[in-house]
Amino acid sequence: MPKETFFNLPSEKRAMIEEVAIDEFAEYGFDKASINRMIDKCGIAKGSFYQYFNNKKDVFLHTMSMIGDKKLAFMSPLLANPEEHDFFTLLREMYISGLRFAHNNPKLVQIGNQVLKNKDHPVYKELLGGNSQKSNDVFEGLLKMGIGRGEIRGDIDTKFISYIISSLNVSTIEYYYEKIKGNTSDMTDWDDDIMDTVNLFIDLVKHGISTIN
Amino acid sequence: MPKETFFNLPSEKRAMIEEVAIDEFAEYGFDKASINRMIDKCGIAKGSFYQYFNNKKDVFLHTMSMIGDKKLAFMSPLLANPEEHDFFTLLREMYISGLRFAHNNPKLVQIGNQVLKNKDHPVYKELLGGNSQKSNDVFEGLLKMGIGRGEIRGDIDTKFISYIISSLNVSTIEYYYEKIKGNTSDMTDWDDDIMDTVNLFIDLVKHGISTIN
Amino acid sequence: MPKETFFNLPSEKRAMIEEVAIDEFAEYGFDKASINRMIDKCGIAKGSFYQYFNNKKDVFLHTMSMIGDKKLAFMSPLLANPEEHDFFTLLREMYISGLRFAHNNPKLVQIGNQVLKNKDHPVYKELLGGNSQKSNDVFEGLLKMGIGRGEIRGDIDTKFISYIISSLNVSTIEYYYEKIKGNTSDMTDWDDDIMDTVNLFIDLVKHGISTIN
Amino acid sequence: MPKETFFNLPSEKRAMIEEVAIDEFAEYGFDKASINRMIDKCGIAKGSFYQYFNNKKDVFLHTMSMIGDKKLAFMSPLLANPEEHDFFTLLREMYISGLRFAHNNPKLVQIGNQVLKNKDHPVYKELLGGNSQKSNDVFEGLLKMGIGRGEIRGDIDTKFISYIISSLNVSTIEYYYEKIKGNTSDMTDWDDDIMDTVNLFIDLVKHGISTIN
DNA sequence: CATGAATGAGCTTTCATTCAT
DNA sequence: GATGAATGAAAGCTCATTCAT
Repeated sequence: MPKETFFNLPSEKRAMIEEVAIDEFAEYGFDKASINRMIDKCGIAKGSFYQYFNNKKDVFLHTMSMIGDKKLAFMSPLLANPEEHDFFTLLREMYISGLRFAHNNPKLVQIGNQVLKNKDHPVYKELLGGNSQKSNDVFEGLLKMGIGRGEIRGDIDTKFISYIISSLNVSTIEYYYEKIKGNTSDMTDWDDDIMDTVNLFIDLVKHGISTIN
Repeated sequence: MPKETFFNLPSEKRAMIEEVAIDEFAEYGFDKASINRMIDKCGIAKGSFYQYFNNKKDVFLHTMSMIGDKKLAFMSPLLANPEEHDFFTLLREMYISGLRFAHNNPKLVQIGNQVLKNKDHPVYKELLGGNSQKSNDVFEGLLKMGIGRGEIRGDIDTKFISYIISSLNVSTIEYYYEKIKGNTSDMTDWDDDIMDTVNLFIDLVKHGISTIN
Repeated sequence: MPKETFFNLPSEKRAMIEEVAIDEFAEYGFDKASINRMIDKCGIAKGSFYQYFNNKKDVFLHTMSMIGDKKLAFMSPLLANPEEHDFFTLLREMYISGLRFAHNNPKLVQIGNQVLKNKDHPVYKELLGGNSQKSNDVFEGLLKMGIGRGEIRGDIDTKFISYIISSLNVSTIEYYYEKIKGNTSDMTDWDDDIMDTVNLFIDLVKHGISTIN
Repeated sequence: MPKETFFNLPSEKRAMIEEVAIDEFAEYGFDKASINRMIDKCGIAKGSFYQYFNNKKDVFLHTMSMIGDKKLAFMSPLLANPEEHDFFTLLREMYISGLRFAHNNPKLVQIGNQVLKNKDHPVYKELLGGNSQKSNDVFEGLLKMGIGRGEIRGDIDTKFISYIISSLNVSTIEYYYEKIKGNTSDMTDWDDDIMDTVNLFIDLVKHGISTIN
């Protein structure tokens, strides 16, 4: 956790530092991110940096937590009343929201993805313990709720299914990312494409795990 | 490519070096892998190392190529006569083989996966150009063959589907990895588990893309 | 250019580092100069060195620029009012000043000479572009001024003559160097010797290119 | 000196190795010349190389001695009967021969020049002691002979004058080298140019040191 | 006389972190 | 709360030379 000094900073300065950290981690990942580069971009002294944060890991964890907050804020309307929709509707909305969030916050997603991919990294491990398994957990919670309501078969391995659903989410985002790179053209088409794909997957999953066949 | 010197080495020594390289890359990935550590583990002089390999990339590429060879040898019986089986049978067999290979060669798979996940890395890019996109390509080839034979719907985005199938393959392997870690217990159960899961997925995919609904 | 850090250093320390750099480059030239040796002589940490300079080239260029400054300060009275003297007087004064400078700053001249001699070296090329061709250029400028004033024949190849004059300058300095090495004796003799020789050469050149025969 | 084994080699092989050494030293100079590169170019084993030569210096010294021999063979007709011509005629012929030799053996001259320029280098120092001061010595001998015959003033510093004459020779060659680079055009013009320049210098020198004014 | 693997000191450069002011 | 100089371990890589076969 950042030190008190960091939170005592004028909020503009704090925001600037956070933004620089986001840029750095998005471009280089944790290992290759350079604190020297960050303080240069920030225009602050190295000593100051270490009066805000304990070490590199500290900045990173703070950055990750910000990302989590932002994503949660983005997704929370969806998850506010999960009982209002059936599992598959929710799932569909979450995929779409995820894609939209990625579209609007590419850097944040980039950082997040690196975490999901490097689960063996000491720093990343630390995160997975407390923080970022969230995604899986949310899906698993929804799955169980669906089972409870009788929408979903009770004999499935919820851990595995939620893992897969989560992975597919990431894969789908990545696939569209690469497709889009350099493609600044029509966003309406893009949206349509997404919808089709998402619908396809919802159908797939529905067929596999719903009680209604 | 390693230098001649390397291939002239007594095969025991060569194997030892290769094994050390595999361990190192599996544990640290390309960037964090340390040549100093490797030569310490090997008990050879730094100069010797650089008489075997041109540079770090060289060792890494050699290691990757060994992995490719091993995997190919493992999978080739499957792909020898692809026309003998329908797409979904083949897919099933490939998933199973992949899981078995991963089970028998955990470190190799770990290295391989890092490649698949870090497509932006210069060294990994080099690989993807000539070599490692194979996985996607193989799936796409099979998909097209299936379409040709009328087993699979002709209106699917083969690139995307093969990307997803490939990702699912990796995710599945990873999932079981984490589950198994430290769990040296009954392998029969594990095998059964795999079969069930794979069958489930084949069904999912079949429902989504086969012509028979 | 050295980093700010370097110029913030207490001037004693800065001077000490500059002196060590001069010694090193004078003794070994750019390629063989060792940063390890420099920091050992300085008694500073390797990291510190790289907080003062960006790289080896940086120290070298800074050293060269110091030499340029010193030489300019030494020579500038001469070149302040070139129109007050005729070409041959100027030339005579410059030879003498050059010899005096060399006599007072042997190491600096040594470094400078290596540059003039290694025009093919990448680092030296960089210098020649902006900085060190000066010597030739100055002579060529003076030659052209002399031609304009009718002191010098208009049909000479100014480029070649200035090249030769420049080379002779260097050769003369070198010759006296070797003669003097270890010879700490009478400097009056030495001065007389110089005068005679310089006068001889001025006569030679005068005969070759002046309009008055 | 190369070992006996080198001279026992079939002369073709020996010549090939010598040629490779010339190429290497011409391109890189002594310090940057790489024995690894040489044996690669030669296609011989590293061990063999060290059975022909004691070390890097050994190859270099042998190469230099070959150059000396070649140059001597080229110049010797000139110096065979020095008493037949007056000093200035001889000097003129030597300048011209020097330029021709340089024109025909650019690599050899390149190596030779590096030596003349780096008199401080340990290896080069070794040479200057026994071998390569030749050039100066020859000129000094001729000067003294000229003085003896009454062609040249007796009050000149023969050491210095011969040093200067020698330097001018090198400078002239260099100047034309750079001028010619990439200029594959008419060689007749080039020859004429040389003659003019050489004649100019002979005149200069004659005016300066001859007894006839 | 040929071979080529082994060696290790040396190189330049990067980096997170500390600490006195 | 701000500053920035100091630190040194670690990185990848090169090279002339030796020596057992």
